[in-house]
Amino acid sequence: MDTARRSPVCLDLMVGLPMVCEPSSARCTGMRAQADIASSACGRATSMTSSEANKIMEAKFTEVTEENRRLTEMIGYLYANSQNFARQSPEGEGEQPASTAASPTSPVGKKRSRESMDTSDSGDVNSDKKMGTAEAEHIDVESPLSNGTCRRIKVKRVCTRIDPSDTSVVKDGYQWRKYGQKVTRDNPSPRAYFRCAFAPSCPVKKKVQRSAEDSSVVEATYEGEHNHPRPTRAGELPSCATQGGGSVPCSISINSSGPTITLDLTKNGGGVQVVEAGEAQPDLKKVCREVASPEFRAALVEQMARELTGDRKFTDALAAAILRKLPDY
DNA sequence: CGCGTTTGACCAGGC
DNA sequence: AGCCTGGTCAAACGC
Repeated sequence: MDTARRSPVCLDLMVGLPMVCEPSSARCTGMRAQADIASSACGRATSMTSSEANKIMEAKFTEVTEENRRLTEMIGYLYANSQNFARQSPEGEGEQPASTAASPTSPVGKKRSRESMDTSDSGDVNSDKKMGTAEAEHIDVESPLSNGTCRRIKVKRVCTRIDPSDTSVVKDGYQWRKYGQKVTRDNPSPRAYFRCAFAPSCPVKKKVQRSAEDSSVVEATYEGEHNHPRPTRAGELPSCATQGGGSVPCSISINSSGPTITLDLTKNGGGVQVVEAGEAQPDLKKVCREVASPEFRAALVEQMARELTGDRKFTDALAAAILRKLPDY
């Protein structure tokens, strides 16, 4: 499996984090199994014959092998999920829980409900801003259907400050085709209407209009969800995976439990991946910079070593592993 | 010639 | 019923 191959596994040290170990967690059971091996090896070595010990060790080994197999699958699955999320999550913008309030500037559902308004497909409205700073709000708008039910349409409103001389539309990584322009009553600037041009069946629409108060601010409203992956662009890199000229194997993804910082040290010859989950949403760019610094990595390695050497279970498991490698006297 | 943009006309909902 | 407005269509146009 590709995801498993690309996932340099991995020793989850949970550095400095009170992560909860579920009893069913393969990650934890794997470590516990190793500890069991250690205790078995150390505790029984003096009271049983070497053949009995070998049988027990073989049974344990089989058990741990199975655990490791499940662990590998789980990590591959988690890795794939994190990659998907990182690809879909725009940079500098966290997923916000969508409210159910209707957008004051997006009267979706007011007009006729056409076939093209069917936006209940999978996907999302994630579209990043490639210039300036953007404020985004996610809104779920209920669009009434002819049969009396309501369809929930994701509406994302983004405000971006641009160079006034820049007449280009908001760049967000998707391909758009303009299909209309209208001067609205409350804004002298014309409103442009765009459809997603990447996939003919993609229902996403986008409205772009300069702010009435500040012409340097462009307000883009996205309606619907893309039913296709984001088009890749040359030079575009997911998250900060290669920040620092590609020498720093760092990636950051965000999930429901908060940001996850993955530092892959395998490229420097190590074999350790640290997964850290925080509760608060940090400044990702700042975190990337910090993670990329040699000081951070040195401190991280030092802390990992401290954690490892201070973990009795780990040292026991290590001792058991060494015992297994020793010739049977 | 093909594709994307422009722009006036048209449609539908709200008042 | 008629007007206003936002949204969409499609022919014309430009590159």
